[in-house]
Parts: sequence; C-alpha cells; structure tokens
Amino acid sequence: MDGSMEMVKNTEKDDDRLFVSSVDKAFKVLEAFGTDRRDLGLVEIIERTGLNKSAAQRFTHTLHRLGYLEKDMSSRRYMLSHRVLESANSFLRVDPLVNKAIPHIVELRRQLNVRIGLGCLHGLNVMYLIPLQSNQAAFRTAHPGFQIPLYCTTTGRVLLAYRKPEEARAIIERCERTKITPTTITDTDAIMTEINNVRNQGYCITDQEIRIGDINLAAPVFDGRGNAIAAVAAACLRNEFSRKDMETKVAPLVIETARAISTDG
Amino acid sequence: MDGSMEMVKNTEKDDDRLFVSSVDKAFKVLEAFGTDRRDLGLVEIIERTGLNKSAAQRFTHTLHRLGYLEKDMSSRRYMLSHRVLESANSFLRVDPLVNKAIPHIVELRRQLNVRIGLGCLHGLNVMYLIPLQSNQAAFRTAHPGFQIPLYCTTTGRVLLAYRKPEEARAIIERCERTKITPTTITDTDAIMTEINNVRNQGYCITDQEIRIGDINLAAPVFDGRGNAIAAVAAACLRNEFSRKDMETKVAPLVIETARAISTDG
DNA sequence: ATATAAAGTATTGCAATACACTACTAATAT
DNA sequence: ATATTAGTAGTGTATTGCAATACTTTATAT
Repeated sequence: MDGSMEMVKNTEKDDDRLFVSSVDKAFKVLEAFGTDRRDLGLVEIIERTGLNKSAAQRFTHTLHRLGYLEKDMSSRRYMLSHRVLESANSFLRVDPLVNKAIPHIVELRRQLNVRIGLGCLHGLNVMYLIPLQSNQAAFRTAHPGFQIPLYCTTTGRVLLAYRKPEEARAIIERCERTKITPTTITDTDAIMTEINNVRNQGYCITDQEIRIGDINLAAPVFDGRGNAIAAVAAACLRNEFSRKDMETKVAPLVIETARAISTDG
Repeated sequence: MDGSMEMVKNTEKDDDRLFVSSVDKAFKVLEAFGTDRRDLGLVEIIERTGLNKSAAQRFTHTLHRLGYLEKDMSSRRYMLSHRVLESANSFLRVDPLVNKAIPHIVELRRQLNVRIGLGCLHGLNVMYLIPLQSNQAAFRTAHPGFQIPLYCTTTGRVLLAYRKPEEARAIIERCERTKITPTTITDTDAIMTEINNVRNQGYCITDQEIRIGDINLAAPVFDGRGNAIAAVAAACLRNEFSRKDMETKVAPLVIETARAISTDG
C-alpha cells in the first residue's frame, strides 16, 4: 500500500503483453531433455526447468498429448518422441544455405574422405547444420544440431574472425573455457591471436584442441552482404594428415568449397 | 439462461484440466512451417493454423522471442530457426534404436552402396530416423524426420505386416491413396495381398511405386516383445538391380541387418 | 514384513493471464 | 493517388492457467 505496486523484476520478458509465458514453460520442459539422459521423471524435470510441481505436471501432460513427449507407463518417465524431428526436417529441407551447401560438402568429403561439417554460431556454441561422417566410421555426433564449444574449434574461430575484434573478445570471455585436451587453448589473448591469423590466411587450423589425434581446418562461408554466416570444417586424423598437408592440400579444397557455397555478392 | 451452460464441443482436449491450450497453439504455429514454403507472413500463418489474428500475433511473437522463429525485418515474415535442431539432436543422440542401428546401417550401405534408411510409423506416414544417402549422390530427402506415405512404401508395408490384419486394413483405408507413379498400388485389397506376403517371406519389395526407376526392399526390426518397431529399407536403382538381384542378393543382407538391430528377446 | 519417504496424480477456488475486439500504421497493388 | 491488404498496438474482461493441497502409488529403509 506504499505505492510500490510496480514489479522490480522487469528484466526482459515481463512488461511484454504479447509474450505468452506458458509457451516459454513448455519449451523449458522440452529443453530439459538434453543429450545426457534419455528419460526424465517429474522431479528431474522440476529440477532442470525450475518449474513447480503443478506446472511441470501440466506441461509434461500437454506435450505428451501433443505427441512431442513419449511416456513410459511402467516407469512413468518421459522422453522425447521422434515427432521433434518434424520441424528439424522442415528447417533442413527449406533452408537455402543447407541446400546450396549439400552437394559441395558431399563432393569435398569424396575428395578428402574425412568428416566434413557445415556449422554456424548458436549462442556460445557452434551448431552443425550438416555433419557429414567419413565413409568408414559412423559417429554418434553425426546428427544435425550437434553442438561444440565456440572458443576451441575451427568453425568458432573462423566465425569470430569476421566480426569486430572487441565483439569477438567479448564472446570468448563469456565462454566457460575448459581445457578439453592438454593442448586446448583457453587464454583469451592466445585465442584472439589465432583469430587474427584467420582473417589473413582465410582459414583456421586447430591441433587436437577438442579431441586427441584430430587436426581440423575450417573456412568461412559469406552471405550476399559479406558477413560470415557459416563455416566449412574438415576433421582429419593427425596420423593421416600433417600440419603441412592441412595447409597445402586440405586448405585450398576447403576454402574453395566454402567460397562455392557463399552467395556471390 | 436456459440451463444449457454445458459446452457441446467436448471432443477430446476440452474437459482436460491439465491441458494447456496455449502450448497447443504455439505448436500449431511451428507446425505451419512445412517443406513447401520457407517463410510465412502473419496471414498465411492464420490460414494454416486456424488461429485468429491476435493469437497468431502473440504466438509468433513468443516463438520469435524464444528463438525458434526467425523474423526477416524487411519483409516481416517468419521462418524456422536452426534452434529447432536442438531437440532433434537430443532425440537422435539418446535414442537406443538409432544408436544401435547406425553402425549396421553404415555397414549395409558400404556393402550395397545404395541409399539405406531406418524408418518407423508416424501417423499415416513413415518417418525416417536415419536416411543414409548413397556415396555418390546427395538427396534433399536425406535428413532425419523425412516422411513418405505409408501405403506405397516398403517400410510402411513391412510395419503393417506385423500388426493385426484388420488394424492394418483400417490404417490403409484412412490413407489418401494417390497414384504417385503409374505403378503405385492404391487398391486396399491389392495392398493387403502385398502385406500378407511380407510375413511369409520376411521382407517387402516395391517396384517404382514412389519414384520411377527405383526398386526398394525393406525388412522388419523387432523390439524385445516381438513388435515390429522399425524397418531397414534399401532404395536401389532398377537399371543396377533386377528383381531377382533384390531377392537373392539384397534381401539377405537387409534382413540380416534388421535382425542385428532387433533387440534379442 | 512394515514403516517411511519419495514420486506421481487428481482436484479446486482464485486471480492473473491470455483473450478477442478494435483501432492504428505501414506497405503493396491498382 | 487511392484502395486494399498486411502487420502492429492497446484495452477491458473472463476464461484459463495457477498454486496449494490432498491423495495414490511406488520405492527404500529398517
């Protein structure tokens, strides 16, 4: 009654009369299903989403009825249904970048016979739109939507290289930089040095910064306005490709592929 | 005021106090984005979803703020964002069927060098969880979540073959059976005959029923309880594989792959 | 075996949220 | 220039979603 009727928590989503918070909560539930566990019980969903019991109950129920969640009736635990693939397929089939890239990516894979990916920025991660496995092996990571950290990967560094340096630096500093392998570079300045090289040489190499035995290389894809919107990356094995091989043999092919995918401005 | 306060429209979702209809509407908007058009304006969304203007406005706005829809500010049209790949990736990475199948599917592709797919039932369609392209060409249809009709495809017929005949018949009759190619079988009895053969011979062949020049073969994958939960399908070219080739060379390999993926009861 | 705790399900009155309606503005098409 | 269509903003109201609570079932410990 002291006149302070105004809420203090007007950070973002409040005071937005068009925002429907039920939708937000429903997606919080969907997003609770990550890659670590397959099925979740109600309490686990409550823990992961921050919703209360009633809300968790109502949104799991609703998503179940809509067919986006499966429910195992004996364990009463929920899991994602294959229905979530619907919108993913819609996206992939109509996205111009993906469609333009596919034949070039396939051809590059044929030439090098290594894993090839097309990735873009997604928050503080790189998301692969097309992760093409090599012909021999099949990786569990070879599905669209696969994400890897931004700061220690070729695709991430390439995409940062074509943004304003201070912007790139800010993004890197927001990353939780962990030493994934002994050779992972985590120092901001060191990463910035790598990034600065990219703009000069037109590609980026990382040497087992994310997986022992891998040496990777990526080059930028540009849109019509000259923005780097994606990168083509090749994941090679160190005992098949030396650093010199990467520079002299792999780099020209990857750069040429990325250029071919780029929209000619 | 005549006492008829009760609603008449209690078909399904009403009288369900736990069902949150805002979530339903939000997903209606997401589902409006199919594979025919990339971007949609507000009115198109209204037409496809049946929502009114306010609702369409609020849910596009909400989905945009959540990052699931992109908005082109010049055309003010919406499109799916690559964020929809997140849950697809989560599903594919943790699904036991997919994980068990991948190495076998890859090996089968290596042996035959044709397109191989792992599909399951999804309403009146077959949905491919893993559509593996052949090594030479790349199809736009080679993304997870790709759907094909049930009634005229090997996977569909295989999956129906291991259900009760009357159930299978009912499903077929619910399909809108169009003659996709001149040789597409659309008659219910004729399809039932094909389906009955499947249970005897353990596989299904279709001869250019969905694409001229293709001859396809599929075999069932069973879960621990003996239910056919998926099928392995091989899409071959007619000028590379005769019907006899399919029966003698392809069928044993596909059946063996499907059996290897099946959970041993 | 029995008790105890934990997880999941069902119900209800209340009020805040999402609703439809309307009015307004901007962009095409004629 | 004018008409028409598409998209945006605002508002009072009641319907919808909310939290609290009670109840049932399953799991765990004693």
